Amino acid sequence: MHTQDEYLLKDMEEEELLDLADLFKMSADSTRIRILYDLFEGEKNVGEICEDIEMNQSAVSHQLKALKTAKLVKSKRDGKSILYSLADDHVKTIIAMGKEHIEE
Amino acid sequence: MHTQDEYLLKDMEEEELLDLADLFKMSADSTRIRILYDLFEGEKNVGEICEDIEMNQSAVSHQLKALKTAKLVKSKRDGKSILYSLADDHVKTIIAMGKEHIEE
DNA sequence: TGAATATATGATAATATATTCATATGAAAA
DNA sequence: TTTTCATATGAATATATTATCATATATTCA
Repeated sequence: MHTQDEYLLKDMEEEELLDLADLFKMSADSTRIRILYDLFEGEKNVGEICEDIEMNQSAVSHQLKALKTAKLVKSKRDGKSILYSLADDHVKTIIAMGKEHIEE
Repeated sequence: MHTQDEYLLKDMEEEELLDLADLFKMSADSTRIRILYDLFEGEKNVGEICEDIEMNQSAVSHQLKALKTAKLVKSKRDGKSILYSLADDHVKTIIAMGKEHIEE
């Protein structure tokens, strides 16, 4: 393999590792994991999430933004509210894996 | 290991969520994820890990301790060295899931 | 249009976390 | 033993992250 290819491969792996760390960071905070877990039940607006996890609106909005930037949740407007939901099934799978691990 | 407000929570499910957050915290740091990824190749001593991930010995030892406390890696003595390895297959699966997610 | 409601955001302070440096420990070789 | 090598650890500093407060924005409804 050429030096350049090795460099590119290594570089790509590095970038992937950083992205991975960023992804796991999203599940690494108890507020965010509560939000994700809450959304397992389905689409919810910000107010509902706040009630469910007993956190104030600003904190929740800040974390929802982080989750959305990380593409773990998506949102759509519904009248006055914004509805949030899980972006895909990997989120559930990752959390399920984690649960399996700690349950041993 | 949990923070003060986390300690006040009583519910079993809540407790599980906290443990989950702690687990994911371990994969949420690029140094730690490099170490884990490095150990995908098999058992390695601290010096080898340091070389592989290009980090100094003290930083690596500190993170190895965190990973061991979280039961993501295990260690055993081998002469002068300490050999570290992944504690179980869930670690690989979790990271594989994460990779799948970001590769989409 | 203006008021009411739902959500987002910027700044700040509190807290948590990671890295570095110096040094300690512990096993093995001399 | 004493020395050397490999790893661990405590303290301090640097950095990142989070929750809160005040306020901004956007949508609906009177």
